[in-house]
Amino acid sequence: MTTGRPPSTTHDQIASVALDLFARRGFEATTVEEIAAAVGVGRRTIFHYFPSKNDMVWGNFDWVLDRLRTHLEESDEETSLIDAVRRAALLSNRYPAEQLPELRIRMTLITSVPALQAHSMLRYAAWRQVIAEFAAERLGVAPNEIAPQTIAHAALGASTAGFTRWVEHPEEDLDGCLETAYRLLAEGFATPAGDQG
Amino acid sequence: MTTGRPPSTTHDQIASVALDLFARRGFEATTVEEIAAAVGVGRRTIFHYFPSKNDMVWGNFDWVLDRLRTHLEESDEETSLIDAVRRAALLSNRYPAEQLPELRIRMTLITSVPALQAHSMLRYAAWRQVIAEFAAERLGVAPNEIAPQTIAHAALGASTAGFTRWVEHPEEDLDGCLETAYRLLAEGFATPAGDQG
DNA sequence: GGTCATTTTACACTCAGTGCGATAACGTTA
DNA sequence: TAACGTTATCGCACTGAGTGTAAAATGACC
Repeated sequence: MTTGRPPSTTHDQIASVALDLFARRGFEATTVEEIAAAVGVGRRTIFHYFPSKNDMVWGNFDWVLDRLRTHLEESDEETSLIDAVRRAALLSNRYPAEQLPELRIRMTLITSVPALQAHSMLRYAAWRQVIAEFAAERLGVAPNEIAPQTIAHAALGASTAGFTRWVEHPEEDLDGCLETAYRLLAEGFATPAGDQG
Repeated sequence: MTTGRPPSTTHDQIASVALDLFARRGFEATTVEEIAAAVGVGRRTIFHYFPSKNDMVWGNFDWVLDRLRTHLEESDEETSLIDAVRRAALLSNRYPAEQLPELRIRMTLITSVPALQAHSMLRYAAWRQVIAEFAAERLGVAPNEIAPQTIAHAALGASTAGFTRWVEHPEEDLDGCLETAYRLLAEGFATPAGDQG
């Protein structure tokens, strides 16, 4: 692939510039035209790299899905379904410390901007699909059956609740927030009134 | 309310006309201008009744929320949290038979059109809030704590999985689909029939 | 008829997203 | 050097959702 006009920007560069503008001026207040200008490229080019403005806030989400899948596959056959899911969810959300600030900015936007909250539904459908496929294999049914689907939805709920907690409480760590949420799930909400991590 | 110009249409009429057009021509292919023309009203008037095209697909969702809240409040103090939530979710989704076809059309749109899938996130936030407030009172913590939030997210996941199942399997009944999903939740995904019913 | 309250509506606008076609920038080949 | 193929960029024109505003319509009441 050495022929043709060389690209004048990259996926990552646009995402980085956009995230910066979103964080400083707000998501809605930032137009695609402004992002294009900041990158030094035409507006039309932006849409060549991203299908929508919403998609710019997700980093490399496919990479997260890959990690999730990998961790699920390496799970012990004797581990219970919920424990396997919990473990994979936690491990796939381990980040080097230097990436956490950017992750926090992204998740803050996603959990607070209505347009992004809504759009997250579409992104998380892929996440649920990974869980559903794993659960389906464990249970010996099709991924679109109600059991795998419910497990996938509930697991996503736990992850979402954990992430939201982390976004709103910068002093706590992400792993702990997710751990707490998944524990509640595993216990069927049979939580003693005193304990609420 | 006897003074001023009388309204030339109603919330319900617009919703009904819109739903019909969506079902026949598709959601994306139907423009707001077409809906306005079908109702016999200006385009601008439509946006006086609905904040967005997406919102037209939901019927009286506030009414569902009220029913959910009512059923939660009337729950026995001795009933476990998850059982109270399950019972309220099931009861608030009982519809007279003649309303089911329209409900199915709505839910089919919501679960299949990407823009509506995304938008549902915003509507369901209110649903989760009702659950979270109930769970919070039961647990003696604030509604935005992780336990009520996780429970709310997971319950929504069960409802969503149940509804999706019902949409894709017209021969099954809604109550049964929801029941199955909530049972999985209550048992912490433990497949064998467990202790807690 | 005149006033008041409320709804409807036209107009003009912003912005996201799309389709299309022209053009720019590169490597290769003659 | 010049022509050519390839790919990216970009401008232009368009659709369609949603908004702000101010005017006009409509009915009730005096």
